Amino acid sequence: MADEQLSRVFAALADPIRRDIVARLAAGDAGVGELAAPYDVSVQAVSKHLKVLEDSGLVTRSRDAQRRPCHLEAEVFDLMTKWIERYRREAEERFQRLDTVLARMGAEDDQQEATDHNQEGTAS
Amino acid sequence: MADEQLSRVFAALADPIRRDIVARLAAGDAGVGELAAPYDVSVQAVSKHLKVLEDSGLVTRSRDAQRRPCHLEAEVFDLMTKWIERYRREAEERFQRLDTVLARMGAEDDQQEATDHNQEGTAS
DNA sequence: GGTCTATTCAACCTGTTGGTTGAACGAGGA
DNA sequence: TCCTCGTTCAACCAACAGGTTGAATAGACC
Repeated sequence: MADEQLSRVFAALADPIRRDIVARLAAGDAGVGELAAPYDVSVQAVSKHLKVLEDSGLVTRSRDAQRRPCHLEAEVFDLMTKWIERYRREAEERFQRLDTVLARMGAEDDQQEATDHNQEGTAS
Repeated sequence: MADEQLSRVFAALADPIRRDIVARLAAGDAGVGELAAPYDVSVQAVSKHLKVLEDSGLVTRSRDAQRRPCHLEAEVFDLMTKWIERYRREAEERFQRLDTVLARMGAEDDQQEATDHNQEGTAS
């Protein structure tokens, strides 16, 4: 399922070190050693982080002698943004509908007070 | 720091049940019981999930008698999309620059290498 | 071959997560 | 008052995540 990858991508980005690594890879490919340098954790720990990022599909790696350069696969971002945008849009549409209903109710209240019109059923 | 909340939001959405809950809240507010019904986990487990979503800022809750209706705060999505878009854009610009460089290199190759090679894309 | 560098594997420790059950709380309804 | 409903709290548990250290692998250089 794509749901599975979505979970892995969100989980991968939930860690600040991994987000930082992604940010740095956006500026250019790099090896494990280079990526590990800025942090005060061991190289092995960073290697684990990179494995998580790789399993999520966010980074791919190639061989260059004994180096394993890491490359950011930015298209994977689309998985998230599509999910997010879908529900954000849905929530906003609902919000606007609610706004419209409230506005109409307000307007009808005004009319009712002014002209004493008739009843207002109002759906659920 | 905002970094802290970013971690919490990504972590919150890394769980499929929590993503599903968010999806359902996008369609309208609901109480814990309603939200728990579709899953075969206990109500207490769902209550914990909601606490995670609440701590991330994605969900707020009010009181209505003994109910605690949950409401989706869709603006929090912006935190993520801003982060994502920033680095996606950065990666894409780099990709385009690389494309340009490669195209130019190809053209210069065709013309025989009359010039030296000084740049290797090692930005700080 | 020996050695240096870059990276991974394996074992281990600790704190967190996601789940369980059972009890408690808070507000309506009989 | 007592009862029920919706929700949370507390204790517990298995699994996982993020970190460590030490040993192993794989190329490059002498």
